[in-house]
Amino acid sequence: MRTALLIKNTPIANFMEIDIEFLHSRFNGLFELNLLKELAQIGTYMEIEEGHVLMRPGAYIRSVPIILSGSIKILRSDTDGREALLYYLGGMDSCAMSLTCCLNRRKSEITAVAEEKTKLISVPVEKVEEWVSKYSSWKQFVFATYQKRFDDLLGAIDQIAFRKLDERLLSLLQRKSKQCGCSVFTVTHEEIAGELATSREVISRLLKQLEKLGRVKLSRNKIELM
Amino acid sequence: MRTALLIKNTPIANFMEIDIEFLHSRFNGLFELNLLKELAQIGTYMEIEEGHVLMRPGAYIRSVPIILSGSIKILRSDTDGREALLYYLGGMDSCAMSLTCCLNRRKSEITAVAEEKTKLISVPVEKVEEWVSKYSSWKQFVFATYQKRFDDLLGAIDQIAFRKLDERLLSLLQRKSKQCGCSVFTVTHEEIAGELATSREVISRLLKQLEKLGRVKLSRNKIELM
DNA sequence: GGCAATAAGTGATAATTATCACAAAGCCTC
DNA sequence: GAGGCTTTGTGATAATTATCACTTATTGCC
Repeated sequence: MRTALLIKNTPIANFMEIDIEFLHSRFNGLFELNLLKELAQIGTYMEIEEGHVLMRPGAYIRSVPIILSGSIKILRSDTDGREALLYYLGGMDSCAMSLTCCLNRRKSEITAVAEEKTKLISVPVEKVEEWVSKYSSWKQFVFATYQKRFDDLLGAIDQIAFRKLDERLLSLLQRKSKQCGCSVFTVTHEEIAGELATSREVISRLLKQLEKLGRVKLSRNKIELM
Repeated sequence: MRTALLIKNTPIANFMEIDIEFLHSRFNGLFELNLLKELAQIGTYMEIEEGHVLMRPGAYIRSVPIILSGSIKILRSDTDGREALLYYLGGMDSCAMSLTCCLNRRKSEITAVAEEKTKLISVPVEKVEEWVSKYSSWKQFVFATYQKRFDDLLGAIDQIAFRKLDERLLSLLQRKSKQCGCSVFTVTHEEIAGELATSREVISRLLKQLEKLGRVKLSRNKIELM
């Protein structure tokens, strides 16, 4: 038994009217016009604060998010509180877990946390299915989503099954650095330990090792990747 | 670097005409009549011998299999020859990797091996996509397939990330026993090691441990689960 | 500044898994 | 029934990861 994920209960902020022009600029070429109109009418625009937990194992999912900007971290949780990072969702991504859950009225089996401030459109479950038949571009989008998440999961399995912790740590740091677009980012050893399904001490030691090798620079709540 | 998967190059046997009556009995209620007709006309019936490798990383996939009976083992392979079991395909299952690969004209990223003599229908890629729009029951089938494989992958991640080897070994044995429908099955320690992404010695030792605990009975090429 | 809370560092030690190097056993073929 | 191949057993040892029990920063706040 270990400490569960730190949860900030920041409320979801800023429900907004969706502007069709705005959508058009974002989904230019991806979705057909009629679909964009429906999206604007039916979808809910949201801004999620960093650290907010969007989804939790056991919760029912009634909508599928499409991320406009920012990023969402998807974790798998064990029964006794351990966790493992599955993948990140970024711009124009959607979540396959939501899709499968929605389309089958099932409970979530994963945890979703905003890594940074994130803007998204939330589409209610009924429409997700309806649009698959109605709009070819939506069908393509859904299939592409499944495929991307499938790839992501295979990537996660590669890491977990075949790589040692120090390699996994390094590639996690690289991913985080890429995600935030800069070499310094805010993170605690504890949080990393959670994402790599190990304990804080182990991560602290491995980080120290990396620091000695000149690969990173450490300070409280921060890691700089060299 | 370790020994790669043993490959038997048994040719695929028994291409046969597909009988619509036969299909009807198998897919009763699952597919609509017109789809069954197309399946009979366009699909290829195959019988795969045990040990035959259906798919290999890097190969292009031009058809999606639907398993009628038997079972197919899906493995993820590392660049340096290590492997990990992802899941089994059984009756009426299809393979999401084939789906994603087909729909995106991509190379396989997994290995598929027949665990036992397996009967399947192979559907060419063009039809897979066409039918998604044409037949609602096919669309449902494709989505259900994605969802099942997604669940399977999450299950694989649970095992690999959160369970110790001895537990993973035991649940693998249980799965194998279930798969073949009896408590004794044919397998080498080497093969198990491959599926659990570890080495043969480790498996031999863990099996001996299980034998001492009275959980299994070991003999050459065979394991009996108590 | 002093205090509390959180984060990070670290020694000691154990558990788990990996590797190497053989030996022994089982099975097939001639 | 004697080799030869494959499979399994096992000791020795190393590497990796996990745990426990602290100590030592660092930060925010009163």
